[in-house]
Amino acid sequence: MPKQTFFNLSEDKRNNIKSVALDEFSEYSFSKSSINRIVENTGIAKGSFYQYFEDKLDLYRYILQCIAEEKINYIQKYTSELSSGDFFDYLKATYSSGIAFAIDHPVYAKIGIFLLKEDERTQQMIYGDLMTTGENFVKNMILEGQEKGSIRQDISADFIAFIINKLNLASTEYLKSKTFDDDFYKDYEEFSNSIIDLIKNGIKSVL
Amino acid sequence: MPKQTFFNLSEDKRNNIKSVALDEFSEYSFSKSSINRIVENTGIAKGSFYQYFEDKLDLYRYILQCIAEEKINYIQKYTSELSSGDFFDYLKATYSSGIAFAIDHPVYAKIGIFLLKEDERTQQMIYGDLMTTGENFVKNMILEGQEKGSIRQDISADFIAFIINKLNLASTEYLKSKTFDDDFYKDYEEFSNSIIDLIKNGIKSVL
DNA sequence: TGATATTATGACCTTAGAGTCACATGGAGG
DNA sequence: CCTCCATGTGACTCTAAGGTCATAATATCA
Repeated sequence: MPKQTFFNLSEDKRNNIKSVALDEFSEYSFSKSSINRIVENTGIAKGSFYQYFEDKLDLYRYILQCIAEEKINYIQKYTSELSSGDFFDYLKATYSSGIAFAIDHPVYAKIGIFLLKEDERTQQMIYGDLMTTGENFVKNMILEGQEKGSIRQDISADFIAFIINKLNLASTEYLKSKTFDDDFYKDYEEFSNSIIDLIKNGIKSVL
Repeated sequence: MPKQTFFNLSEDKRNNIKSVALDEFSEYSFSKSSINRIVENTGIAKGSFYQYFEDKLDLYRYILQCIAEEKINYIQKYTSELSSGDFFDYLKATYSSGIAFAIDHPVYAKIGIFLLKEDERTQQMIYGDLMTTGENFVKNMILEGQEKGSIRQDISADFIAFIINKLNLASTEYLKSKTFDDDFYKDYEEFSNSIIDLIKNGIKSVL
């Protein structure tokens, strides 16, 4: 957590630091990002930086936390409207809102991609235990779906959860390099339909 | 390319260097890998290293090339037996032989994962243009399949090729963390069947 | 205004990386 | 035995990183 000093700062200053940090972490992976650059771009002295944050990781975790809060709010707006309880409906809502979020916040998306591409050691360092809550959540939904019979049981839930998360990353990465008017997909709705369709018809029970 | 000096070396010395380099690059990404460590582990002097290679990238590219050659030979053994010309048969052969290769050569697999996780800048630096030959190859096969009607045409070939490559990476990464006797999959054949099945039933034409 | 607590500063430290270079070593041919 | 050239060497440079610290500036309040 940032030090109290950081929160005592004026909103302008805090926002400036956050904005510069976002730019830095969206351009460079955690290890390649540089406090020197951040300090230079904010215009604050290096010593000041260390009055605000314990170290580079402290700042990075704080930035991730800010993004996560925004994203959770964003996705909940979509998923809270659902009532069917169907796994695929829920997955699709999560997916398309996740993509919408990434499109709305390309800088956040880039940071997410960097994070998911980090090697194990670095990921472990960044979020000690509390990670994979997302993955576990998906896994539990899959297990439930398998019990109910809406998802085939001859593939391990573990593996499906893993694949779904990877596809999510892949989608974000793919979209990053595309503009929507130059390609097949007219909007992200259509795009997320495609991918959910791919998952669904690949893993649903054959009735 | 390594300098002539390197190829003048005794086979023992060359193999030693290659072996140490393989270990280094399978443990660290390109940027985190260290010539100092490599030099220390080989027992050669740092000056000698630069008699053999232009720089770190030169060594890295050489190692990748060695791996690629082995892998191509390996996969061709499987795919050359095929005669059906069916996209999915071919894909499955590529897939399962790719997985078999990764299991046979875990060190190579780790290097491959690191490589595919590099950011764009680094990837661009590593293999200037000649990259994505794999991806393009898959894409052309998909386009062909779409013309013939064996693959649905309402998803862009670009995207499918991208997804297939990502799934390939995901599989390798997933397998890395699993031992085969503690989990659902008894052998990699079954595993690659699952994933091809997932792709196939997701993208094949509904006849 | 003067005393005290908070914040700001940048020169400086340590560490580690890639890459260099003047010099040492050793074997092959005259 | 001596010369010559390929090979071997490690101390060295340069650069850039993260992080520290004594000191200066500023704000707070009596």
